[in-house]
Amino acid sequence: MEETTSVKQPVTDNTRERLLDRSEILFAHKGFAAVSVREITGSANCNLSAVNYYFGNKMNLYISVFKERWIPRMKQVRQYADDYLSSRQTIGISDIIRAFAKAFLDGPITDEERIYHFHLMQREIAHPTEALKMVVDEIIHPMHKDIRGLIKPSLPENLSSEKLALSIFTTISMILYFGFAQPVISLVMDQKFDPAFKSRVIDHIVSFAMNGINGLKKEETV
Amino acid sequence: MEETTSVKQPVTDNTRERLLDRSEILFAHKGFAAVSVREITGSANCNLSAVNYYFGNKMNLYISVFKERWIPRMKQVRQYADDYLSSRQTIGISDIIRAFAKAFLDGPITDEERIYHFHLMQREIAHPTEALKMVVDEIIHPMHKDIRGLIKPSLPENLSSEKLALSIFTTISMILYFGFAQPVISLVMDQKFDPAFKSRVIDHIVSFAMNGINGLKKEETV
DNA sequence: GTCTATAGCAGGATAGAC
DNA sequence: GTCTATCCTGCTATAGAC
Repeated sequence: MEETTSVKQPVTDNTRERLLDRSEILFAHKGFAAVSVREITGSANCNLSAVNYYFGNKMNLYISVFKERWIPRMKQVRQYADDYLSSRQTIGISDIIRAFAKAFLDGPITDEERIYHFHLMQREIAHPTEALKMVVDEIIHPMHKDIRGLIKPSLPENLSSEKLALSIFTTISMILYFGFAQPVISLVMDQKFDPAFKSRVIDHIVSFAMNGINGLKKEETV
Repeated sequence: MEETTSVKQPVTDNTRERLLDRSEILFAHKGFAAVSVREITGSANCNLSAVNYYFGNKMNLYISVFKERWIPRMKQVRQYADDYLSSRQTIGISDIIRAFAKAFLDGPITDEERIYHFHLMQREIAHPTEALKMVVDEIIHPMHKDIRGLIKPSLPENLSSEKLALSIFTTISMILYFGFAQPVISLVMDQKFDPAFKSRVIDHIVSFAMNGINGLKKEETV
């Protein structure tokens, strides 16, 4: 009842936190059905019945992973991009692209986090649960609208909003793909995803997308 | 023993074929672990033990889906792109991009097939089984090399092969994303994936990727 | 080649002691 | 809040009749 103000450790019981941490990785890696509660509690070093105690059932743990891990992480990524942009004097299209490419691929989250973060999302797209709608409504849709608002001033007034939206999706697709398909890319290119390569990838994405969007500008004014 | 040459129906027993057809859809939709043999045989309208009879066990059915459905379909898609290109007099970069964009998004396979085809692949990337190596070795790697060979003559000699490889991945990422993330795109853009929209998407991909690759050319010659 | 029956096991969830 | 013990369901795989 009485909250101590001890600084040492988080006050909240951390079995619950460990369950969220470990199950996120397992769900991302194998999918909801392929992970057993026994595996989760084993990995989180707690008792089998802890999942039911803290979350009621397995599905609710899964939903909670999105609410308490996935969405906050996306907000962190988003914040990184916003900070990057507000540190600039003037904001051009390439700054915006770089802000989001860096935020997603080289931002506040670790490489490991990034991979399971994307995998969770891909699984939801393939087989949506109620988590997908939550995530689209709370994160993806707003982010998309904000990016549109950022880019629009740099483009001709008469540019169709469909072309703009498609360009944003296209740019995001590149970013996500490099975050997601790393294993295949490494296999085909025979190239490890070390920091130097990652930085070249980000440069590549920025210039590729820039050229794409600028081309849009030309098309429209012709 | 004796094969009749009747034209009416495929000669081969078709319980096995139905199992492959139905299980591919189920595996793609829900993932290997989330689909039970009961569900598969129910969907294929055959007896529970048919999976074991024809494939030995559930995992071998899964592998067979890749061998006998996924890979042949990719070969079909690839053939479509090759046919498209060989029907042209001269082949520019935009023809090559269009050939593959059309092959993947508007080619010989149905929209439904395309979606579960991509989902199966995404699941393999997230949690590889022996199917992934088979698919990369037999299809993805060769296709990537062939595309590189097709595009190279249209680019400056001194272009680094890394930049070329990244551009190909980037272009493919756009194509795959529009094949895969249709549900999310539809949700965010409030736009159904009807044939007219799909054709605008293909045009968009071609011009976006063209501008990206041509920009590469300029960078290099500066 | 198709069926039923069942072995054998692993899963989620809960009750109740501590 | 953590533990053990247990219920019960549903799974894969196989044996053996037809």
